[in-house]
Amino acid sequence: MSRTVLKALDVLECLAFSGQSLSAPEVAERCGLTRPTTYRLLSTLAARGYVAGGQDGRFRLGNKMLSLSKRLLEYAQLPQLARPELERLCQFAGETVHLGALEDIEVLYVDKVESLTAARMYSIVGSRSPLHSTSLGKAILAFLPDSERTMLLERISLAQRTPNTITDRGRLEEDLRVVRERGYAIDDVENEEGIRCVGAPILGNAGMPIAAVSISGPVVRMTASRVDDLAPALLETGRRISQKFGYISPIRDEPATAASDPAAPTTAPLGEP
Amino acid sequence: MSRTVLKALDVLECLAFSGQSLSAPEVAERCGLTRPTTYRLLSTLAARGYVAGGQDGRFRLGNKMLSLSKRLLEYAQLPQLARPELERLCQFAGETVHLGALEDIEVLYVDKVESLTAARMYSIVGSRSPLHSTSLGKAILAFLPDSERTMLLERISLAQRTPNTITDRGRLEEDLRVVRERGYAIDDVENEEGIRCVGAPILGNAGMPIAAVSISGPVVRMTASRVDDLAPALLETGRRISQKFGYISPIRDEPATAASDPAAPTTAPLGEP
DNA sequence: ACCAGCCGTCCGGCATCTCGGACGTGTCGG
DNA sequence: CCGACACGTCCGAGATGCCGGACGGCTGGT
Repeated sequence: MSRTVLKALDVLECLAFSGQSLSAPEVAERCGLTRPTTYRLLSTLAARGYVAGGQDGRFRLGNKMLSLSKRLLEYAQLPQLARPELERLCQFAGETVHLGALEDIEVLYVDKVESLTAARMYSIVGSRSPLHSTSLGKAILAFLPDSERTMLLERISLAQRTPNTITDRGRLEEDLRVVRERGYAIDDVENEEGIRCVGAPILGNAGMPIAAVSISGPVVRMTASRVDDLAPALLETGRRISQKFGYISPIRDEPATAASDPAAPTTAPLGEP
Repeated sequence: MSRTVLKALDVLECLAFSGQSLSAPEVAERCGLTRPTTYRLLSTLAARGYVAGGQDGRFRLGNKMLSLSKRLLEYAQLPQLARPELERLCQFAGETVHLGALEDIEVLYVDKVESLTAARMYSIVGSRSPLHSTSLGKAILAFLPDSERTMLLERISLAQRTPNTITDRGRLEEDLRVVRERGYAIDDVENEEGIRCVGAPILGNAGMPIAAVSISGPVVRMTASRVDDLAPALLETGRRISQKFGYISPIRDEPATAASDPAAPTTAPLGEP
């Protein structure tokens, strides 16, 4: 469509695939562009940080590319990084543990670990649930930036799933305020009859919630008091997974410093902090 | 400079920072663009995979962004991922181990591990050496795609560093052919008097060499036969580090499948395969 | 020292893209 | 059922960026 933009993307890809720094004439030759056009596009891309121009007149890909795809990276790594923590939490709690990520206006179930002792629930990995009626959804919603949360709340319907579902916008916002202070969200039989959940957010490098963990169980076992008892371990699990995404954070837009090893084995026991 | 490209970048950043899928009008509103322009830019970016457009008319960042910054990612993660393997190799070989990456037309020393028993060499991390006279450089050169290697060979000078340095383009290309078959490169006192080295490549997701490992030592200990004895462990180290970059490989341009856990502890002893 | 070749930049003619506006369509609400 | 709104698309006027060409400045070779 827009031929100018296509050329700019050509330049970007040319630099990315070469992997090396290229001089402007080299870029021009590889992309089949004239020199003036190449200089204009390179300086435009450089002004935004998409390419980094050395003073020696050579250009390489800029770190802006990385910071833009941070979110994609987190999403791609989420299941692998979260798995062991989910299993530990499940073993500790003896209840089903879910991992959910925000997708559009719903929460997408990304992973699930079921306790051996708990009755098996049907598989819901890959399915979606509303944001306003689940602990996963509320945990994510609560920690979104105000603007994002507002835009999302505008678009969701607050449908009644059970008698306990919060269907009033004001009451939901009040609940989210409590979640922010408390650190975790409670689904008090608001999404499914007979099921009570606790959820805690997983925060990415920029403090943005990229997902959430939850513990779910039948009301007969998941009493209100047990929910609060499980909360500290749940929060600890959320923090642990969040930390695993910390190693991307030092990559800002230019300086690259050392980072903690994300693969370092942490075998400390779960429990009260 | 190029106002059209700047707008396209605005759209890209808007989608990246929102993290969520946005409808075209939302993008238009956030970026302050008119609807027709927004549609054109979005479809242009979508045609190249920079944004992924759902059939529901919503757009999110495409995986092309990730595949473009793969190289940057690898480079950022290289030191952390390679460290433990370098240390094991150093302990096994009892000689100095280097990690080097291609930067422009030279090899950049990224990390170094020195044996306790070996005499300390001056610190060279951060410095550069020629490609044609080092085992690191030749290991990288040998496994580059033909076109890249040719372009690089055009630009380097084949300066004589020692009497053994290969200063003839034809002989160098023949040596690189041997390196490709054998799997590792030998610096037979070609870069520094009295120092002999073996180097093996570290291959990234696409089979492109992103760095190399080497074992260096004084000729009195690093005889030609010892070089060959150390080669299997060196190659194994290169393979191990290469594998750590494998988890990015499943991320092609759309399908995202499960990957092997990069953090899995591998404690098998080094040695002959 | 000279010359040659390349690099980076600047200028006119032309093609292309953008803007503003308007149209047909689908959905939601009354 | 109809009206209203928003979405996605299409069109002319105008502006903007692109191509081809040409100019200083530099490096490297002779």
